[in-house]
Amino acid sequence: MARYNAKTTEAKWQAAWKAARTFEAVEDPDKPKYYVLEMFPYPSGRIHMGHVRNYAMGDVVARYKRARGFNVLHPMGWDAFGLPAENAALEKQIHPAKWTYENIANMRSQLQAMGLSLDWSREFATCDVEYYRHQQKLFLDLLDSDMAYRRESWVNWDPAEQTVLANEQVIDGRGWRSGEPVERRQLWQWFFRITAFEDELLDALGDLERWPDKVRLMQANWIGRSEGARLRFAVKHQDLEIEVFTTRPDTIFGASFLALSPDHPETAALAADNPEIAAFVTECRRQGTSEEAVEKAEKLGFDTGLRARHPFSDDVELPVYIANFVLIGYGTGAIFGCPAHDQRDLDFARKYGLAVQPVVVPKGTEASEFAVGTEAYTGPGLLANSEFLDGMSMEDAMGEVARRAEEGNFGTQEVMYRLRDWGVSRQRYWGCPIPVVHCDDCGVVPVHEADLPITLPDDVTFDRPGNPLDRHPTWGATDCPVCGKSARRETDTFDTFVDSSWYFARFCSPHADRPLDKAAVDYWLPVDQYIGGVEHAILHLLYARFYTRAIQKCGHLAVSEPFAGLFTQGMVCHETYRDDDGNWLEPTEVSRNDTGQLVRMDNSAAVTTGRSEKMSKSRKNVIDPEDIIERYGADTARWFMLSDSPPERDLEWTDGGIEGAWRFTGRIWRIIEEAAVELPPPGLAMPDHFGDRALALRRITHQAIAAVTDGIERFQFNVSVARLYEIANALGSLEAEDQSGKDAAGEGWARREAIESLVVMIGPMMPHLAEEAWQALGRSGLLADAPWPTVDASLLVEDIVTIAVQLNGKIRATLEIERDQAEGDVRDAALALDKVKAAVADKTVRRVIVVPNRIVNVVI
RNA sequence: GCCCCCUUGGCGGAAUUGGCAGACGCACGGGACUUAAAAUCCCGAGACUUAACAGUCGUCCCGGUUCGAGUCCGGGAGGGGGCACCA
Repeated sequence: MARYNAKTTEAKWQAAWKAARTFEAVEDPDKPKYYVLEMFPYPSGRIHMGHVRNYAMGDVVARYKRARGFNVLHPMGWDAFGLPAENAALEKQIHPAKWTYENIANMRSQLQAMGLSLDWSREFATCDVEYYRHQQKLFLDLLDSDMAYRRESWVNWDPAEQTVLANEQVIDGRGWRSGEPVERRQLWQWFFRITAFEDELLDALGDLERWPDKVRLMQANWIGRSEGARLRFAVKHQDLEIEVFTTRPDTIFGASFLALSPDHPETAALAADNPEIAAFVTECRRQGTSEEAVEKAEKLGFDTGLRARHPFSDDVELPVYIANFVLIGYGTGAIFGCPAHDQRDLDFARKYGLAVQPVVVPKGTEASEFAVGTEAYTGPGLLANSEFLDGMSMEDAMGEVARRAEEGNFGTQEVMYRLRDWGVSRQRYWGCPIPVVHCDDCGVVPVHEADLPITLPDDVTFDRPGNPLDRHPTWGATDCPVCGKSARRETDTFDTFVDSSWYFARFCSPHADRPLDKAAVDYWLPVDQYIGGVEHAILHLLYARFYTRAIQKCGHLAVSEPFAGLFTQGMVCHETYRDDDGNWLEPTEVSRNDTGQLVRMDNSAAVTTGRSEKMSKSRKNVIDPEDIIERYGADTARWFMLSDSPPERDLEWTDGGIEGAWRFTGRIWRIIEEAAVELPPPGLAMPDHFGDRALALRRITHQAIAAVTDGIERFQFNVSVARLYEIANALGSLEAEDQSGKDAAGEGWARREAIESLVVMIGPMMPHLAEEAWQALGRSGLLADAPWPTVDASLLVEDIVTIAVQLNGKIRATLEIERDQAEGDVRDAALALDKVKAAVADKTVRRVIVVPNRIVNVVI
């Protein structure tokens, strides 16, 4: 009996699939299509366990759907532009293109070693000119239909590196690499008009039934629709009005101040003649641009000296502050503060000694007895201290304030969104060039379509700060497409989220000479099942939803929602290790010494174990999939990824877990080898009769088929795995029993049925082992082309059911009875049980609840 | 700060969605095979009480709804994630 050799077997079947072009998809109008897609990877150089988990799941779906008769599209490519390539260029003096394509080559072979059912003929990288030339064409179309535009916007600017920093690259107000204080700067940037679709993007979430509720909620919150009012406040002794947006117009009589954003135009005007204000604004701009930084920062304000008139009572005047917590990007960039009913406003009011007047009091509380201390009251209640609003509900008061404001022409009811337009400009080299030209006479002009692609220059250096495209000696020089005079190319490149906003569509026709081939796209889209990390729940998925609508308007495709089904998988985690000097250590760098203590392998220094966290290079708690595949094979790695942990939750990597998976592959192989010699040949007609043992096995088999199928359909692969263990256990114990006379009772046939079902069902999870087993069982053709087993529903139900019998809700006995008995009979049988009779004794039975085939509850 | 998620044996988790809590796996203990080990196979196991039969408790905590709650409702604790230039 040959031991199963994962390495040679896996290579053998990978070659067989490739030779047969098994996974190359062709449009076929006669078959139902199914498009499975996992979020394509960034080519960092090596695959990590997160990829293995993601692609193992996708492959289960893809292979399962194939077996169910679908025409499956399952492509793979590379999200290949982005910062890491430039960082590598900076640190390792290697060109981003070279680095990226070398990484792709390496990762491709790693993915191929996983034995995924991918159509490699459709592979592309977003940094391929053949991809981004079409992206440039799409951009020209967006520009044409006014869905792209330019405006000034704020960025984090690192003066030392001469570059824009991401929020995560700003640490305590300083650049992550330079350590220099970061400035906030305004820059002219390109934007996509995602806000034109905000209502549609929000409303359509309701139709995305196969998306997790969690993700839909996150997107809804992100879009952040809120109803409120826009109110204008006149400033006393000035020819000036300040417009605010509020979601709580009902609290207008509780207003005690107005606050302007430091970036508000009026603030700038004030700062121009007041150095103190200018200094305050500069101070505010030290804090980061992220919402988190703004919200967490200590509330700071500067009294401008301006006083605004309360719109409903002339004798009330409101001081106008500039406050660091007012965002310019939301609403009007100015607010009225009602400290009693908003925590931020309250913190601010306490700090600057402003009035705190409650105007909403809980029902049943006297207004005179209701006071606000250190916590704002944001709960429900009735209006008080509010003149004509007194006694109204909050809802009525909001309507009344808006009505009166409209009447008095100083405000309107309004719906506001948190969503902002999508800034797509990046001042970087390694991205898709934005195909426009800056002409002194004609302004910003799109490049002629015939002049596409605008390719990146190869001869760039990263030895100096700033964008290499800006300082390239010749690349930027061109002629204006309109007037022909010399002009300059746009040096901004696209955000990589643009690349990933249509790649799924390009996969339908990856070699088309237009961005999308309509026939192919109409056949394959939408993606039926999209799988990836929850970290993309908002941005990538929202941008892709928007972009699909935007290019739909330009006539490139027919669908408006790109992903009909979405699954977000959990992360892969591992314990973390640090030595006493605080250095992170890789799992391979630590071991247990004689006393069982964790120590560094090189110098025996003590190591402390930290909590399990997402595998990451920075914490060094990574297990390299290549090592695992080398040692155990891809099937074992895939099996472990699918076992135990529910796919949406985090998976804890353990040595024990992978060992267990490895043992199981060996066990399957032993079952197959032992069975192969004694089973009847494949394809025999089903016998007319089965003995008890054969019938019992068939029941197990068909119950397992039903459960495994259900598990895959519901994305509970861990449950499917458990059921596969059960059928393997059943076959194992059958092995041990006496087998004489089995053929007469149809046992051989039932055993073949069980084993073949097991093999077909592990196929999506451990495809190489399954192919090898299929062959060993005497089957011809590829298992990858074999149909999924069908369930005989009559074998799912047992004739005798065990019913739990409760007394006052506590289980006291069980009852074996034929299934589907009349309720009265079940009730009588339960009451006739000794235990029940003893408990009831002379008491009266008040009630008996019978749940068919499940439970009887006797209430006494 | 705001928003979201999670919490079941020593561990990962299951529970047909309100009906026998702990399937399946890991780790552990005992046994078989072996000269021995590895591998493999078999058996055991939530906690507490008991010699045993058996009983009590038990799904983060407190309360509620219900004949019946891991599951529904209210309140609380702990852990984690996201917050617009990482991808």
